[in-house]
Amino acid sequence: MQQTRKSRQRDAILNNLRARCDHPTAMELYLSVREEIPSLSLGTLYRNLKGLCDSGQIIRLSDGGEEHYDACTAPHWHIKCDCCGRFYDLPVSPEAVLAVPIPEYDGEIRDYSLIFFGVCAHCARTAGEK
Amino acid sequence: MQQTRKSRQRDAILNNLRARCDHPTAMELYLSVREEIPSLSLGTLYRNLKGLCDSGQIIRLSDGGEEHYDACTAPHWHIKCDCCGRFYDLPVSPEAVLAVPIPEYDGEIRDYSLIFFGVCAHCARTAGEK
DNA sequence: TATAATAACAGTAACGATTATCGTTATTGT
DNA sequence: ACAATAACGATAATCGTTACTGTTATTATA
Repeated sequence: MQQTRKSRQRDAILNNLRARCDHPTAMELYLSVREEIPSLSLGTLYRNLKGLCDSGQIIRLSDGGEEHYDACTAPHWHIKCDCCGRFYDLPVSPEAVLAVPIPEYDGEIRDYSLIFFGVCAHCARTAGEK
Repeated sequence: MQQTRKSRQRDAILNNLRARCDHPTAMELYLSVREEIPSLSLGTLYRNLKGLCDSGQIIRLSDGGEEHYDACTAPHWHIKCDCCGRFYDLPVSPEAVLAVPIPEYDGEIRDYSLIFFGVCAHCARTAGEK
């Protein structure tokens, strides 16, 4: 009694996301996957993104507005550019990851999200700041 | 030539938020401020929340779905409960804040947001996990 | 203190990202 | 092959937030 059947759509979505180094929004991903499967429905994309998040195969990045998605589940941090709004990976050493102090808390801490804000290299060169 | 006039509504919103120790959503704050100013419009609330964020008087907490707001601008971290969705303060020592390593990045890093996830003390006692 | 300019308001419509519904298609165990 | 049903495409609904519009209230100046 299997719960998750294979689907060409889900495979295409996951493979597309894994092949990218950016962190696309749902719409960016939708437009990209549609080049391979033009009939792909937006509802199908969202349904699969939710399932992939729930099963831990992808990560959702939130900072107000649209969500961004990342197929890299290894621990790493992100920077969000104040100018262009894009997310970039911050390659972090294992020592740095371990350096984040886990606070004392009368509950259970399981995970964390660390997002830096600033100006990405591209925007810094191009226009200057906000 | 003044740009920001005083308004009873904005004062009430900011004072209400400052008097709370939770981190309410816009709607929670709206319902609360309406007890003092029943005529308060939702548009007015959002307009002022945006202005207060832009001027750095309050902070917006994002994790998908609704935004939460916090009138404490001193550096501190948060935990979001996987069960009830609420945000709680994590009192952090100055040493811990300094311990967060700022990564090397070919751009400009200005700020960061650190959100822990887990089960809050209340949910841990009450129901168990998700 | 009255007056004029306009920031801010209340009320409401519009927007946009996401989710839900529904009839159809495709996967999978028998 | 066949039946059961997960997943799909298409589209409607949801809901948090923003934009618009006519009115009210603040503030600088007379």
